[in-house]
Amino acid sequence: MNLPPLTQAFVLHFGEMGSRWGISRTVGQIYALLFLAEQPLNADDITEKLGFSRSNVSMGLKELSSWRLVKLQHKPGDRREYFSTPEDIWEIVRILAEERRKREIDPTLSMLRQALVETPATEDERHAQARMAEMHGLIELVTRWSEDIQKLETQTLIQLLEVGSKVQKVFEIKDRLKVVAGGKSRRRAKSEGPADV
Amino acid sequence: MNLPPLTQAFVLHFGEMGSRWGISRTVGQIYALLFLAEQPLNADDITEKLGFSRSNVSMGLKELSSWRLVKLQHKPGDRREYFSTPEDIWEIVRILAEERRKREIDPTLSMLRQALVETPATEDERHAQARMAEMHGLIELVTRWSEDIQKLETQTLIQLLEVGSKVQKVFEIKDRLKVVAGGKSRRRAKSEGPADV
DNA sequence: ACGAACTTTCAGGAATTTCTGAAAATTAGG
DNA sequence: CCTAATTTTCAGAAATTCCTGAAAGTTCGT
Repeated sequence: MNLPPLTQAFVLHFGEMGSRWGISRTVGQIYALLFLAEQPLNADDITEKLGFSRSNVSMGLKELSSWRLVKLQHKPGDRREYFSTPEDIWEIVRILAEERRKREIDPTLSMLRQALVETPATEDERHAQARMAEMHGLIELVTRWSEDIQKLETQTLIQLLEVGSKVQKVFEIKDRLKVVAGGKSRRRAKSEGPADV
Repeated sequence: MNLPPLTQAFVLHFGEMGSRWGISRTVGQIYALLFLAEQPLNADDITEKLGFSRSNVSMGLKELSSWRLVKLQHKPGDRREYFSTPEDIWEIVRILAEERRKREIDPTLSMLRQALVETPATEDERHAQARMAEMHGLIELVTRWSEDIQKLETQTLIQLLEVGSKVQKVFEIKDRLKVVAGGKSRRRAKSEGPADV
């Protein structure tokens, strides 16, 4: 490996992190390197800097492309392919969220939906189905929220994250106003117990 | 494997999903089984239902305990240990988020902080460091938001997720009011370009 | 349509992770 | 303390995943 120290620490760290996720150490390192690079890199640059085989780099880039995590571009007068990551780091988060939804959430939801239309044969299966219904509701809720949030511009999203749960206050005030005004006040759910999601 | 069909589909699915994440197929299956079970199960129950070795179940339960994903309890007059998952599925999400933060986010943040106090030797390293600063900012923002949100009661959290990005409207209205009133209107950041996170 | 430059594929070896059975350790009750 | 029930550990077998070199494939300029 042939990298300046700061870069090297980062690359190694994301290699390890990668292998905790579904991706291999190599793929993690390639991505980390591209993320830090000011200029797009070609496969030979990567091979040279990270010190594994050319074919491994090729496979890694292919996997990263399938995740839409790298952009491919060409330089005039150079036949080689150059790779880079999106400039806007929030864009990266968006892409990751979308791809994970496609690969993990959607299949899970469809498995759950399938299970929910079956008729449970025993008391055990009845309970299992109820549990799956809870999980289905949770996933749907979170997924909808996240799709919704993804549409926001980066700046708006940041604003929203910054206020965090303080938004809660707004609801409290809103509800109080409605009550005072004597309008159809929406009952605030307060009960504990299992969520009826 | 010795399970009713609905349960089996779910267990197999989470086995596969588990192996896409950092956990092994077996651990995923054990957790899925416990999640669906109405009553706490002991290690022999699990061995019998899933059909792998007793020692593997023991290791799996140990790993799940280290993630705080299973609760251990005892039945009177029975020496064996019984395992279950939290009733409230949102509690599970909270625990998962906390543990992942501890294992993945915190080490990453400390690596990044370390890198950010170094003095870059070259232009490349300067750029790499700037990229790391961006990532650091993003992670901090998201982590703070998520810690903040985790403190809410389950019901309030669900409410918040349900409104999703519609909250944005509240800000727009608030800002407009301030402008109309001629008060110190907080400038709404609108610029594109790299986020100064 | 040929050859050079570059990229991809893929069989199989290397490395890592997962799983098992046997043995050791722990614990509760007598 | 001893014993039997139960859980844990761990060395190595089995399975899986990762990586490489060699060969095949693609593409562009001439």
